[in-house]
Amino acid sequence: MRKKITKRKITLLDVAKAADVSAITVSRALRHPASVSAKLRERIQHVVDDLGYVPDPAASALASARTNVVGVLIPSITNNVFAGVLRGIYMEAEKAGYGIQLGNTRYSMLEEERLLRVFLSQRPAGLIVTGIDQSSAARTQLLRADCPVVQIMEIGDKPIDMMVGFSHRDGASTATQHLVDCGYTRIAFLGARMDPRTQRRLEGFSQCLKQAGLFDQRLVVTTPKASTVTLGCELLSELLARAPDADAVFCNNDDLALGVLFECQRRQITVPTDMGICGFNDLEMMAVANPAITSVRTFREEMGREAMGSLLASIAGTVVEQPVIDLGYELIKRQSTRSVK
Amino acid sequence: MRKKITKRKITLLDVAKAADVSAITVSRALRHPASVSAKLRERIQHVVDDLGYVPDPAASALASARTNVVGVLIPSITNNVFAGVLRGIYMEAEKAGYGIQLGNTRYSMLEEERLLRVFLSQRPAGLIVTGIDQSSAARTQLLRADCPVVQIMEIGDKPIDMMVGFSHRDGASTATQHLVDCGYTRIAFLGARMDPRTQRRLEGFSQCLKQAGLFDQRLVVTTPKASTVTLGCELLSELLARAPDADAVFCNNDDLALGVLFECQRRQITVPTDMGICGFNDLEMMAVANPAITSVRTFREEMGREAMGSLLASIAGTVVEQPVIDLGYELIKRQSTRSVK
DNA sequence: TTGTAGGCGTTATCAG
DNA sequence: CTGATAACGCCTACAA
Repeated sequence: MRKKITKRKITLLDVAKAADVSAITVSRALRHPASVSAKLRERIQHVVDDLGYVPDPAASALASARTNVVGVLIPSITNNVFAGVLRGIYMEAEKAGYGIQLGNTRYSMLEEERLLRVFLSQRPAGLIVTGIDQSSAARTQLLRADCPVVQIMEIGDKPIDMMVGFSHRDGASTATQHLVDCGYTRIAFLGARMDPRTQRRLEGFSQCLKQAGLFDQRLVVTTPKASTVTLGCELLSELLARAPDADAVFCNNDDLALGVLFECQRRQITVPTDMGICGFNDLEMMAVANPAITSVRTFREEMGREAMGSLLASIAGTVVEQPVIDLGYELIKRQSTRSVK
Repeated sequence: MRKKITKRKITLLDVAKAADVSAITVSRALRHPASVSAKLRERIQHVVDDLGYVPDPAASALASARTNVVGVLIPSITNNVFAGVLRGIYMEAEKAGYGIQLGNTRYSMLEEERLLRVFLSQRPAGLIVTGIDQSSAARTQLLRADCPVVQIMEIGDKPIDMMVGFSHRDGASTATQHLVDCGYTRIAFLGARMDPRTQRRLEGFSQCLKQAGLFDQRLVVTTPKASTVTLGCELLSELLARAPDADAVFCNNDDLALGVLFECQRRQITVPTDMGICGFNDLEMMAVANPAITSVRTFREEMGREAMGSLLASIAGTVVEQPVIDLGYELIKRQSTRSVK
């Protein structure tokens, strides 16, 4: 059931006529109030309200070759982690009057490339992309893009433009070292999805354990499946089938960690005595589980805010003094890991 | 750090010249391939690829007064429930080549109104809004809108255009009746946020218990705070302080339910014997908790898909035979509620 | 099936 | 500080 509209749209020209000025003056009064005399400004504003004039963004985009839309590319919309980031992004965008066009790459570089092409054709004011592993074609597109670009979630060398994130490798390494410090010796890694950030967490894990002389490849259990609590249960089962003597797990993320806890409960494995558990991201629920779960806290909402903030500053022409922002992480020790010896 | 682009953009006219046809023919070849002879179509496609022509959506929008963007308004981006819905929406949108502009109303009718104005000014191809409780100003805007509109999450009388959802009242009523059937007699309601859908769940709860002669206002514990697992713990504590004899809780959603379970574990309250727990939405983790939690399953991804599907059909001019789609719900009985007597 | 003319609503440019 | 004029790139008519 579609409705049709008959009355003609109110344009800048209508306002101009009613206010007895030229169209461009109205345009200016609306965009740069300071560049118009107070008297006119007021009169124009009055007419605008009166007529209910609403600017046409398409016309504006065509004439000025720019929009007030920021494109955001994330690999998943169901993943909790990105919800937090998006929240931060929206908060800042809203304040500044920018719209968000969200694209879901589904962890596919090709899809990212495709979306980038689509987004770029819309002349976005800026672009936020996830991670630092764009395909070379995507990277080229971004480097050529006529707008600022922020890479989020991670930091690394060779930023395309700006970056806001933290080192997943270091975060994982810190968490793993904690497990070592607690006295666990058969420490496992449980990983789902195995996207680039998860891979780097695995690197940090491996490196740390190798240094401690505790690394055992059989204790690394991964799957390309998307991570869920249920999958955490399954991965623990797989681990125990392979290595019944495992005494701690570092989980790729908190969903898995919670699943591991549930599975331990079912199998009467005592946490943290017989099994230590550490998650990643520190979702809110970690603090209230029984036992509460140790995790690596990441600053997701802040990441979104900082990313959008940097982007807006750059759009405004400000020279961004700090193109790479490291937000760090924080190990939150709880009851799911033994107290440090 | 912004880059500048010097080379002129490739336009329809460039392609037309290179292919030795008129601009409109190129336009048609791209939009309605069938309306152009095979020969030309091929030649044009070749030149397009060759020159790397990309259509300008702003120009297209201005000339045709329509875009291929669908506006989506949801009350929260961190709420798990909407992630599922969005997923469905994106799946369908992608297939059809439509973009999504997402707006976050933050459970505020005023914000919804504001966003609606912004979105509408962009000439969206369609609109998806959450719930059936728009302000009258918003409703008027939507009724006047020159595009199809789908209301999601709920169903009710007087659809603006189309609706895809289910009855929260009935879902809650079914769940509550289950608790009654299990033999619980001091059944409580725990509710966070108290948005319209939660309110209707509370209605279903109250109605059911009144019929059973078991309703007690003191067993209704609500808060305007956003729902979290932690809040579930707190609400249970509040409930028990008020009514130590409560023997079951119907939770507004699964986050709360999980929190209640955790808190019961801490207080050594045996579930389901001494306390029955029922959630709402049936998030994936409900099935693997200990004990597994009874919940009302809702079909969120399907809701998104159906909504977008109806919208696209309507955009395409198809007469939508079923403007209101009830996706229903399903009570999933698990170990957190006693077996029915 | 293909082409011609004109305009969509706004902004950049250059005068005054 | 204000205004006239010409784009911006494409699409809707209508015509051939």
